[in-house]
Amino acid sequence: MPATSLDQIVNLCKRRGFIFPGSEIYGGLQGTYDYGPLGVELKNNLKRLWWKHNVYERDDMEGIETALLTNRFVLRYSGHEKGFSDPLIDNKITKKRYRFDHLLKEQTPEVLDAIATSFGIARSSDLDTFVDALLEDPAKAQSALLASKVVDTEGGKPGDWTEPRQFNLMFKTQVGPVSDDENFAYLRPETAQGMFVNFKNVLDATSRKLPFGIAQQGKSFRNEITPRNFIFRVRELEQMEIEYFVKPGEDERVHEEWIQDHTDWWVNVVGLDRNKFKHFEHVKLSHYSKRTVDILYEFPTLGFDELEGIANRTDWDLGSHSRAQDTLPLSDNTREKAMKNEHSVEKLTYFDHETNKHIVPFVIEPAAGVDRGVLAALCEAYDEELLENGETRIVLRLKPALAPIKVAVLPLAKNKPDIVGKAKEIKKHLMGQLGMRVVYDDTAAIGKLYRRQDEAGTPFCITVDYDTLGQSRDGSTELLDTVTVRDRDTMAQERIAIADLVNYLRERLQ
RNA sequence: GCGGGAGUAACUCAGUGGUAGAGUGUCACCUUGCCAAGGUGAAAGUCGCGAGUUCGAAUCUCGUCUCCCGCUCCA
Repeated sequence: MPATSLDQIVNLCKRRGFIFPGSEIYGGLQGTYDYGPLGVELKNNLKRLWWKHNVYERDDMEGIETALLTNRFVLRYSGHEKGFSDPLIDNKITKKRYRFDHLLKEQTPEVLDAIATSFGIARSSDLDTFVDALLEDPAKAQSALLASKVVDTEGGKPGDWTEPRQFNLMFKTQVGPVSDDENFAYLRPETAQGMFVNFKNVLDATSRKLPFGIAQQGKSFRNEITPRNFIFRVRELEQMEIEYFVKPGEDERVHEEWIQDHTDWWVNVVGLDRNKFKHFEHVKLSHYSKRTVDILYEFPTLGFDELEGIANRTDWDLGSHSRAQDTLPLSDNTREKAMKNEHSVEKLTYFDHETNKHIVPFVIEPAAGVDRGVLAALCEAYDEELLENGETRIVLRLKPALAPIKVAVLPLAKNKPDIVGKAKEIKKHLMGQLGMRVVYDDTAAIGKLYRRQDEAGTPFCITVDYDTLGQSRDGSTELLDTVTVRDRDTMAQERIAIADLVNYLRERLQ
């Protein structure tokens, strides 16, 4: 039986050491989690598989790792400083919360005029500008709203409004010894900007031709209003992102290719069930996007939710971060909406030798959440199996490549020094030959040791017994230097010669 | 941030004003002939935190933090 609720996963994670709440002994810190001994292995495995698929197995990809602390101008011109915050307001009567700009959009022109008059400004035809002006003085805006009888859009109830407030989702931090308003940097809200800012560096250092991509894995930070659902929505998260640069015009076809390729990766490599996937086509697009498709996975409790988003970011980012924008061949949307860049010292263009022209590449961005991937892998692998004896066995049926521990070597009896010695010797040998995580455990009876490894998702358990030492009951030495190998999923055992172990395991752990 | 629910051992939970509990797990020793075996023993709790009421608070009151559900948000 698969997991029916997230709680089952949360409990297993805590009990077995996959994931713990952050800063737990001081009461925790909302939206942060720590990865434990098994969790860090699982997460690293997932990241390694992603890197292998997207960087090593392609001939058009470079990997980078950029700083988490980010110059504020990067986030200004990317549009985050303005767009990555939401103005919110609460109705104290109905207890509903609204996006301030959405609320105003619902009001009649007469009401808006009344607000403007009461606030003491002329109403701008551009709602965003009007909203910005009101947010300058929240207290005054609150009075203006109350005076002009702004109604709650749901049911037309009267509003008793709080002050509208900006919730900026980016973390600021002080840089250098002097603390003042100008001396700060942002913790990056996405890894993506690191790739755009380094576009020229990578291009110059590698002599890449379009199309090519830049890949990065790493932490990002978002001051979510409501972190929720275990590691699904957190304030400190890890991303695996690609910015894939193409000639304008090729973007739509390539976009489609990435959607297929990455959906297949989650299914074939991570082992998620294809029937639990959906693609979600964004209707409302963000300022930079031409088209965005989310890859949704069906989590227990949560239902279908985003595992990865694949966006066509057009030439927005390179265009926005470029100096001398007037001289660039930008798309209409970017030329119209991008902020005039007065700080960048670089032209982010690509010289096309075929046409002898500078172009600004379009970008396809597959952006996946590492933590969400770990969660999905755990949910998919979790199985409560009812055994014939009526007991329940919890087993994590992880793909061997993802499993935190690949092999456990166990002595049938821990009070027989020969058996223990042989088991430890085999453990050391396998570790050396396979270069993977192999453990030795003798702290319980053999049955319990098996169950423990089942919960950790260890694909194979090797047991050293009397036969291994040539001490079979019938006096034969036929099984000398052989061990049993137990399969996690079937619980079936096979007798294998120690000499054949490395090859046997290597074949099955790919 | 608002509304609802919750927080007691590592996990699951009992305990409604009078000595802090159970099962599982963990550890040690004994035992061990393959699927959470048995025996003996042990460790482990600021009862989320802080105030208040009371002779006395896990229990009542207030505040606060964290988690779950809903609202909001999710480029």
